[in-house]
Amino acid sequence: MDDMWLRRLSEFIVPTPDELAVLEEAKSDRREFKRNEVISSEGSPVQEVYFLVDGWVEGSVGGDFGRKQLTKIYLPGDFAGMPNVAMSRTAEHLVALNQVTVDAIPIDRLPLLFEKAPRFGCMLFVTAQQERVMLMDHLATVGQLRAIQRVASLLVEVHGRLSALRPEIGNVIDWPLSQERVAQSTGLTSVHINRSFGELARRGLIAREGRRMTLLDLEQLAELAGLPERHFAQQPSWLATCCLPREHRRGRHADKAL
Amino acid sequence: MDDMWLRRLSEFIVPTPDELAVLEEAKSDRREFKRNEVISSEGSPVQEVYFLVDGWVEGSVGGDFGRKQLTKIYLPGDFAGMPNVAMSRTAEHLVALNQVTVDAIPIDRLPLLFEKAPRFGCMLFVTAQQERVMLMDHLATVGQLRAIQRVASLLVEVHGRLSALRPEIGNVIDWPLSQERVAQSTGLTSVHINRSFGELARRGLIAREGRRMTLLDLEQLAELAGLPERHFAQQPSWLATCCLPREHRRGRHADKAL
DNA sequence: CGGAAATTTGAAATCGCTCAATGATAGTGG
DNA sequence: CCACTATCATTGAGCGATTTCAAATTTCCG
Repeated sequence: MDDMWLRRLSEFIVPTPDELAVLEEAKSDRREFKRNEVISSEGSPVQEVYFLVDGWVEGSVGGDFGRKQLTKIYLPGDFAGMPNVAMSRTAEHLVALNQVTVDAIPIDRLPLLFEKAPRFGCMLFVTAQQERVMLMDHLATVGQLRAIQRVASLLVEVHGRLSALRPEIGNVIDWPLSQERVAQSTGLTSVHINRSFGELARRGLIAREGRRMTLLDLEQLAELAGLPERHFAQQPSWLATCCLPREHRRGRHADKAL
Repeated sequence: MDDMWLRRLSEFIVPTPDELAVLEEAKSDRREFKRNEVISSEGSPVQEVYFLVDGWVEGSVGGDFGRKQLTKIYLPGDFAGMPNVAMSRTAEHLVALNQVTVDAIPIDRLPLLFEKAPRFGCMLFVTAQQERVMLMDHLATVGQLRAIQRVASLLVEVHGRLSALRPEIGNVIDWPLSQERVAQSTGLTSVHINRSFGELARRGLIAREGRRMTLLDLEQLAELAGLPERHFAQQPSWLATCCLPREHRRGRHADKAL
């Protein structure tokens, strides 16, 4: 299963071979990172974005001055560093959480992507809005919930995205986040995260053996978190025919897929 | 000053008359709302997005189940409800904070916009990424800062965006948010917001007379908030030539403006 | 095997919450 | 224009969830 990322990429539209070729064309090179290596540093000039092929990446802000806030856990198929396209200096700090493979995309090749595969560009727009919704939910979690609910919320969210990529994992996650990082994501202290994990285990909702995390009662965890359960638009009709390149219009439609 | 919104719309590219015409074409109708009126309701089917012409609008999630989190304060020139394009059911709840004028844009006309004004569509993509950065900063504020810092942060952020629209306001804001709403934005209680406002006033950083809020020491407020001070890309060169419609390519370039 | 990083646990401090009551303000209809 | 009423702002007292500080233990990695 090496094309895990394709599932995520196909969430809103199934890319045509042409569109995938354009994406390939936009990429400059493939890079590997080890756990804790910095992929892109907050404050540096904005030069590229990254397509995550394999591994987990954390996005964060505020590491420079004061405390660090984890804003996103990127999984295979996600584009990391995209928020930086609106900035003159990098806002989102990217660090590998385990062994990571990314394809770098120079930022000045993005127009190419929009020009040669407009429907794909359109899809990137919708994906950006989806990321906003996820960020809004993350904000609601940190702003409105108790500690234990925030932790449950994070577990359920990551597990949901992960099992969309690899349904066969079941309830087990190879969890690469230190408790310190979970704290930075939830707006709590690592000490309190430790106690919260303990409480969840005591309640029989999770089990931990080293790096291995098992969600014993997914339903109860979700209920505890009190998440809204989002339904993202699947292959929306208005997007399927959006931004088709003119040369494609004359021939067969590019959105025949699915 | 009725075209306040144009300043915001011109942040990344100055739209050409053609592009503005396409935007007008996408709009269906203009609507007025009074304070506290609901513009778009969480959970309803996604049908339109809104271009905010005048007034303030709050975006929120979680009003349905449990506690409400304010995710964004929209000001003139902002597109509200955009995150919903990724959803099958509305995620972002929109409420007028004062007398509001919006132009509704049916969601199925968005492709039109991307097709007929690709550069403008490109700009919408960048704007979405900018919103992500602002959301990330909001999250960092709620997750990492003390109560008084969160309040200061909100004041500074809104003032900054407001004075980009109307520099002549100086340090005075006609503040339409109840303390309850400030609480929902900062992840605190209205009681504690009240005490925080009191503390800020006692320190001589703000003054309040009814709805009128004066930021007496903007610099100290910003320092208290400890904000990163974001520099958004101004008229980035890669965007200026992005996604020009093919018919424009043959003639004069559409990005001559600025 | 050694050293650094991460986890775990306890005790005390505190920031912000809850509950509750009073005062001010603004919108509404007579 | 004023009385009426609901919403909003303000203040106090006590409580509690989470933090802070500190130390012991375990795990991970070279």
